[in-house]
Amino acid sequence: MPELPEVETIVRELQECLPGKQLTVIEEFYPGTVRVSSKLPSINLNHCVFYGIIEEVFRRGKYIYLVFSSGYAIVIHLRMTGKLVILSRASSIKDNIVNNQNNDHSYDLKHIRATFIFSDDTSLIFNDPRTFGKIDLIPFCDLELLFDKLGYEPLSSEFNSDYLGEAFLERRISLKKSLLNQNIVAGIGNIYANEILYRCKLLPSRIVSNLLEEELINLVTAIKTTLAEAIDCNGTSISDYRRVDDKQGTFQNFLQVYGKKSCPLGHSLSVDKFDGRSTYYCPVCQK
DNA sequence: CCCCGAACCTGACAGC
DNA sequence: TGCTGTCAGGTTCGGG
Repeated sequence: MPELPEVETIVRELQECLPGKQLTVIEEFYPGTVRVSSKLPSINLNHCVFYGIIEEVFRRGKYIYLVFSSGYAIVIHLRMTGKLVILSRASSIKDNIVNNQNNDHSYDLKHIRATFIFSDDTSLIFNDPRTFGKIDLIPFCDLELLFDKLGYEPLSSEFNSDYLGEAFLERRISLKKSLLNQNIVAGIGNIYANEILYRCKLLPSRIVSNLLEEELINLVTAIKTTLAEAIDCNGTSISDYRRVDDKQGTFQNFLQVYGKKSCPLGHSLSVDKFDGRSTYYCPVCQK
């Protein structure tokens, strides 16, 4: 579900309330959700452990990072349907989950896969119907390894047409596939890939090594403006995505092609499978 | 290097 | 109403 703008929105909200909190317990309700690095043998999810103080919360690509004073980090990936919700009175929440009750809560307890309990009796709930989302506990020194696997941040100055030209050199892959490749650029998913390609008037099937300099520049501009506008809208809420406070983003009101029948100029859109993903494009506007 | 399909899951929705 | 099939915003793996 969530792509860069949605994850960025969530991270900004977490930055408001998480730093300074002391994590005391991590509970896992769906096996395999929380994975502890083999380099952290001292951490046992079955016991109450002092995990330290949250010093920093940030985003890289679609990953959310919580950095702790005790020298390790938690990496969260929401995948398709993951959601994070901050709740007060953590102790009563836990009882409800264990008893599978849904007393006064508007959210669905049955999809809670893990909870982080803090010393002030608040908690961060990880809710994920499809169970694809993952939470990793790693030593802080391993963060760099994860960063190295990701391409540049699309909104950074390093991400420009020179970089893309280099990355696309002699690559015989389609433009659509390249935008979804997190090693090339980090954070773009299927919805924004469709929107970006419509905005820069390029067909998803274009082979990246054949792009002209001008097309690369237009592509980079479309990537940056689309993502920035979506962040300003707090993301796109199509079905599952909600912000930490359960409010919705509003960028779905500005989508031009994803899920549409025709483009803003009235041409019928084509829907093809690219890389196994629904791809909406305008055969008239996009070249 | 590149492509494709499968796998991980549940829920929503269309059609009969 | 209820069954069945299809689809869903992500990532990783193996095989060709």
